[in-house]
Amino acid sequence: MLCSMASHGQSTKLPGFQGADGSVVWMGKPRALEPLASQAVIVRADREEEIVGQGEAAEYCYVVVSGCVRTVRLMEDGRRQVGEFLLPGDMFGWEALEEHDFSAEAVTAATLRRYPRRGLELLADRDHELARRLRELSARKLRAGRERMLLLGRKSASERIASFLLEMAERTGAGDGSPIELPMSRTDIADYLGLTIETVCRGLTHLQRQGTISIERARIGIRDRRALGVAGCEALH
Amino acid sequence: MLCSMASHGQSTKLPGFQGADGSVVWMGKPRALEPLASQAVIVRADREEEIVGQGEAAEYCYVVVSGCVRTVRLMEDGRRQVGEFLLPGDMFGWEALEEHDFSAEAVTAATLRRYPRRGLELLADRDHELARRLRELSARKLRAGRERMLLLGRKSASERIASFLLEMAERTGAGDGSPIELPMSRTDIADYLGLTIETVCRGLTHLQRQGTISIERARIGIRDRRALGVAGCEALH
DNA sequence: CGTACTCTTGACTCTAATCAAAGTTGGTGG
DNA sequence: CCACCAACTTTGATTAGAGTCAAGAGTACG
Repeated sequence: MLCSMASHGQSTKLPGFQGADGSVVWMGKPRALEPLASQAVIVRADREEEIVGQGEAAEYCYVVVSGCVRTVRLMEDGRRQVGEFLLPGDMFGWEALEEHDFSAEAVTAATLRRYPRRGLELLADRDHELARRLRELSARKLRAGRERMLLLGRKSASERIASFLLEMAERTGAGDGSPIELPMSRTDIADYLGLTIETVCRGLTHLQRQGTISIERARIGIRDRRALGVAGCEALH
Repeated sequence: MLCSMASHGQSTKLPGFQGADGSVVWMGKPRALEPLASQAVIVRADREEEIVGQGEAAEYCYVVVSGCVRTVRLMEDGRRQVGEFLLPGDMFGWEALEEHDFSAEAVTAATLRRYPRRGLELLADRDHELARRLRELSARKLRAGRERMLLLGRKSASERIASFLLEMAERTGAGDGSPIELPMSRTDIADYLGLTIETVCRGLTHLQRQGTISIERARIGIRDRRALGVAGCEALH
């Protein structure tokens, strides 16, 4: 099971990333829960361990501190759809109703900060700033969701794969220089993109043969950012 | 363009449906905006008219009063993904960030109540109850989004079509007796399900030949609710 | 009554899934 | 340290499901 240990509020170091300029980027998200720090509990999960189960009463919400977490919806016959990959700084579970309608599983060994949802609700009633942040967060998730519907509904296999690499490059802050270190397996990628593992492999290989990326197991280097953008139908901006 | 007329707050009749027992069902949604009634403007849109454009500054949010509205995301090459169909009582646009990341178009001639988003934000700061309702609304949309990702990523064409019919039956309150009156074209359904119009037609025809549904243009009768549930991979509950 | 739609059906194609097998990699224990 | 095993990844051959192209059938409307 999940190994959790009370944090007495003193480990207030928030998760962050090295930005392109070397500064720490907080991503704006976990900040929102700072006022709840005293109610936080640190939770650790081993690789492949379930953190919350589909259909479970939604008592808690989480912030990923380290590692990678996936949200998963399962069908009776075993078909699986990965909803999102959560990286340090990402929150989940606060947007549940009575119960979680997905399960969350550790992709790699992960550390999370767990907050009581009830406390969050109560605090949001008093703290407009927090309430606003939650609304903004919802808006971002909804936007991401619409983007993903376009991907799942209308993009070809190779477009999905290119889009995925661009998304991960963006989120992990990998530039043309440093490669992306993918924490998840090909199976996870396939279930995220609505494809099979073989199609994901072939797509990656194809991009490699084109010279667009380099592959070294879980380490993907972007050699031609522009070509990848075109392959992923990136909107020009 | 959009034809709008100021409502002076006296037309406070809210949109509703006839429930199965004949009572009016408010769906809980437009209620949330009651305190903003004085800032509301009634907007009418003809069939196929754009209500908000993709990329447009998000000044307003809307409640559908009558008719049907679709949200659409478009790719440069014309591929289209319908995000959702909005029926009377449904809200949209409040969950935008700076700008709307989708366009909203009238499927049929429609009437909407338009509210300034700014006013909504300000009111939500003061009114916890409203803020809570907005959070709940977000949670519902996110949940629906995850369900749709499963549909788009993992369900077969016929499963998608069956799921769609069940969804519309549920939302319009059509039982085994009364048929569903679909307001949208086959093209819209295809773009909602990530399929082509031909595949949607064939899928419907197939269900008809099985005796599961009856088709009469836009009027679909459900003859075997159970079979439709199985075809749509309905989770047992 | 004819025109312009939308919807339906048919024939064929092609993308991605399936089935199968051969690399890789990493871990364990001799 | 090396051999073996299990899991994951990659590649290949074949199949099936949905897309594309094309044409016909209904309907609505002027």
